[in-house]
Amino acid sequence: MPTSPTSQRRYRGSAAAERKALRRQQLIDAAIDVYGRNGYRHSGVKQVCEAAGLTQRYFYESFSHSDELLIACYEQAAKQLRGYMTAAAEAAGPDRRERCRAMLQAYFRALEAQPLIANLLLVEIRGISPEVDHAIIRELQEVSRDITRVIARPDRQPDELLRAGIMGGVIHIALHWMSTGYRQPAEQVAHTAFKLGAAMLDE
Amino acid sequence: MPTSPTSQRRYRGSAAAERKALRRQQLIDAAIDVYGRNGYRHSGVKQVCEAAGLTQRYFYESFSHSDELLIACYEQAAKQLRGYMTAAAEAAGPDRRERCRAMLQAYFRALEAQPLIANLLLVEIRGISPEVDHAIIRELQEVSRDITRVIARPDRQPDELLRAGIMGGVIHIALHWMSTGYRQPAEQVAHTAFKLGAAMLDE
DNA sequence: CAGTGGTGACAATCTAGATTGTCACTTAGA
DNA sequence: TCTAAGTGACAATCTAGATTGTCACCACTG
Repeated sequence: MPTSPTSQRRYRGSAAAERKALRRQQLIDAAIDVYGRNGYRHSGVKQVCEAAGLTQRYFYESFSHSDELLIACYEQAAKQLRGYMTAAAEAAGPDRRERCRAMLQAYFRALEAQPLIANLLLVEIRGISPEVDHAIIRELQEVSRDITRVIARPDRQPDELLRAGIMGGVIHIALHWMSTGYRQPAEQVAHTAFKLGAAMLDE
Repeated sequence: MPTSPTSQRRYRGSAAAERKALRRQQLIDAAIDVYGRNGYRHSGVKQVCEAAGLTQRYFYESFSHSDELLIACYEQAAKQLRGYMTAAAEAAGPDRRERCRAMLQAYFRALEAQPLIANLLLVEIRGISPEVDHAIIRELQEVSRDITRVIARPDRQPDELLRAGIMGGVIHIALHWMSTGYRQPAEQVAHTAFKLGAAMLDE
């Protein structure tokens, strides 16, 4: 009864660990789509697996329950979004106000370009479980850190509560914009959001 | 087989309609406590009924499913909170900035005084169902209307997106404050929130 | 005080979905 | 080719709750 835990045997060209990692990624990609489209709480393990072209057993191979997959989706999508934002800020030159504007534009443009991901990141993710909530908090702390690094005055530590408030405000602007069908152009929305951000820049 | 739908017979001093209304209110009051304490999604019909001192059949007498009860709880609690805020604003005299400050102080003081209700209004309510989401939107529109009536410049209609952003910002400040154990005094938190509100006052 | 509406305790049913399990078929490697 | 790991389809089981139903007792009205 060897049951070697890490079989070295290759299958369809790749090793066990690679195949497993690939399936995990397939599940995440499929789930981002399914969750963004139907909503997390109306999507079952089965549905995600079908969309990924895998059977349910492979779900339990990589995740112990749905929340874990949701968190993985959230972190992947959020990380990508953060990447867009910091890249835009870097490209905007040294002026803090310009960097702030650029970050906000990148944010709203990305949400508009990927409405399913926007829905997942800002709507579906809410109120699932303490673990998921904690992932959100972690992520917002990352954003907060990015902002401090990229925008805030180096000499002054911005008020934590105020920063939380501004981020919440920007998020609600996005939510309102999304729920009314992305009427205004992203640039205009970013401009409105910038008025809130100004409360920090002026600090 | 008369089965008179509105039996006129009195029981323990009150008529059928009164008794039913009383039970409904008992359920709402108990549910605000239970949902605020354990979280909505970890509380069943059974638990609420036990807390209310009623059996489950009376749940189905007044509500067709849990969401309905949750919405009733939310609306009752939110209406009360709005009442505190507008009353404080009225009492603060004619100056718009002072009225805004007063509203925010009333808001944070109420949340601090009733943490279970705060949890229900700001945390537990999120991401339950489209119906509940709609109730939240209705409620925030009411708040928005109150703000416009009580604070905004009568000559100028404030930007809807900006208003949404400010409310979201205030809510997130409250969330952050709550999740870190109500450290700062309510007045100080209100002062921080006021910096966001200023973005509207200056419009 | 007889009879019916109102009540409480509790059991029975229904349902959706997660989680496990079975089995036939494929592929890699000796 | 042979055999065991890897895979896919699908059935079986488990579980937590909501939802309905039953029945014995209480309170009012005539």
